[in-house]
Amino acid sequence: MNIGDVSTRSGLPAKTIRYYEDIGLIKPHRSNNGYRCFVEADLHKLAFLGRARALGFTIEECRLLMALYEDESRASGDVKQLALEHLRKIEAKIADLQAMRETLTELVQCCAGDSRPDCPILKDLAGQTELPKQGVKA
Amino acid sequence: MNIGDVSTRSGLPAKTIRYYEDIGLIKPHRSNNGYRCFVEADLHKLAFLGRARALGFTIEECRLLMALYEDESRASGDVKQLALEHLRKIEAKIADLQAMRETLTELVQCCAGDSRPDCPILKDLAGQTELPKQGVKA
DNA sequence: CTTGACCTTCCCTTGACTGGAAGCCCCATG
DNA sequence: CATGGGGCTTCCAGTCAAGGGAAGGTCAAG
Repeated sequence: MNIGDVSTRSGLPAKTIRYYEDIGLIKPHRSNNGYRCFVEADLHKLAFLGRARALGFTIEECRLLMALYEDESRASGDVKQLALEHLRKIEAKIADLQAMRETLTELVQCCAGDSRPDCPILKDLAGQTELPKQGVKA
Repeated sequence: MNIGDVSTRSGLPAKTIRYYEDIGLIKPHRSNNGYRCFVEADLHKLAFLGRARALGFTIEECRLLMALYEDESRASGDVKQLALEHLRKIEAKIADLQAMRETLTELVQCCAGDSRPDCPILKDLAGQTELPKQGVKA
């Protein structure tokens, strides 16, 4: 299989597949003409990576997950711990974003949004807040 | 005011303040010794930027917001539109993360997390899913 | 005079790719 | 046999919003 086929079948861009080789996540063979030559196992790994990335795992976490996957004597507890840590990070991000959403929603509701210059959103950003609740979140 | 004071008072790292000057968001004067010399207006702008960034606006959005802030004849509708677009993006991100959270939570719940190698999380990532609901999200 | 804190510029690194240029390789058509 | 097009290769640069650190100038205190 050439990279184009693998790209189609895995859903990953060819660029991304080359990048994954660069950073040592996969090691496809080469044909005589220098083309990368993928076997089913490579495709399988790429699919694994694609799914892990879609779940938000970082590349380094993916590397660990792959190592665990290939280690027949792994402890499922190690995998679970990795997944739990990742879950915590995701939940923290969600909380951050929800806080932003709340503040923004309030501000948007307070703004007339017409052709007049008076704007509570800008006032808030400038620190001349008219809303009692709003605080800066570093 | 030197950069250290401004950093303390604005809560932004000195590096960030220099960066903001680099990209033209602020234009502090210089003292004879070459040190940046900030006035209250600069501090004010930096606080504005800090708050806008804390709400997740990109640097370019901040640039627009600052321009609107400084434009006495702005229409609050323009500000509101910017904020609304940003709000949409935040909501989209939250939705993505929530989908990840759901999938991960399920997977974590299915995993015994002990010393045995059998692991539904890895199975799912490998595409040998045991959960009927799980699908790959590009 | 020296020490230490503060400031300057400059360049490199981050994460996870993406874009583009320059140049092979291979197959099919004229 | 030339040529055209698509696919493949490598390498370099850019993204976003800074952060790290080196090399060196400045200033106030002791």
